Amino acid sequence: MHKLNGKSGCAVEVTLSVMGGTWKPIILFHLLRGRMRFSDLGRAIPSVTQRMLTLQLRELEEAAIITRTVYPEVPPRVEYELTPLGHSLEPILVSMRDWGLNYTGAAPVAEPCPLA
Amino acid sequence: MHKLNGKSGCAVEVTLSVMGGTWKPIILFHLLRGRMRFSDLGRAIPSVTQRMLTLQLRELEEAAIITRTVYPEVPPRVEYELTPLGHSLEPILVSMRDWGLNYTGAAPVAEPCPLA
DNA sequence: GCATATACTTACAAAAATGTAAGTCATGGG
DNA sequence: CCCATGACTTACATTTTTGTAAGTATATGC
Repeated sequence: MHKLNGKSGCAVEVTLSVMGGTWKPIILFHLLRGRMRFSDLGRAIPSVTQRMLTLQLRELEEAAIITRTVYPEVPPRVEYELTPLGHSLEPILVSMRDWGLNYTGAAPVAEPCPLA
Repeated sequence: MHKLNGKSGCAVEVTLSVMGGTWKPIILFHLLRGRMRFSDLGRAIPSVTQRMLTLQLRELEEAAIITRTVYPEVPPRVEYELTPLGHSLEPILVSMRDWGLNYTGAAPVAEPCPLA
């Protein structure tokens, strides 16, 4: 045997299944400040590609963490916004930001990112 | 162009670079309760393989999030423990657990995992 | 009537993560 | 002598994730 036992799945794993991965926490963190359109998110997260952004947004939408609103204009406009469930992730996202700020030296001051 | 712009790296990304991924948050969460040996962690996280557990523990050690102590016995015994830096991740891990508990219905009651 | 803008989608390719299974090491016990 | 134990390591295969680049749609302005 190489797995060490049978099954479980603790609460942390549940959370990770919803907001885990490379992009989701970052996307959600930016959305804490309010609705954003696709291109805004892309600009806020320079390292993400269109494809990844689309894929991750779709998954978050399926999980009911965000909503997607299409405005039937030309050129199209699509806005993404946290649902209440999505907003309930705020404590996690904020503590992640705080830890990162501390780790990089700074006191939890203002905006390298949304939210001072 | 397919990336949407140039560069950044916000505080959340920094945190993810240290404790992101499928296994690290779970490992760290279990270690919140105190030192554990390799086989204990394996039992606590049934879905992880020996190989993944070793790899992730090594990375956490390199990041100075945990310490690794080898007791020169036969058969060998190795214990892992959070450093102070590792302990500083507690707020993140605890809020992740809380969210998972809520999401799965329960009120934040007792131990599906370490920490009630 | 042609380019422009936005928010994608699609096909293909490369890279990264993870799994599987076997082997290693040292010693005490039978 | 042989086996068991605990914590690995190694080689290889598979799966999953991510990237690249091109294509789509449609109304508007030039």
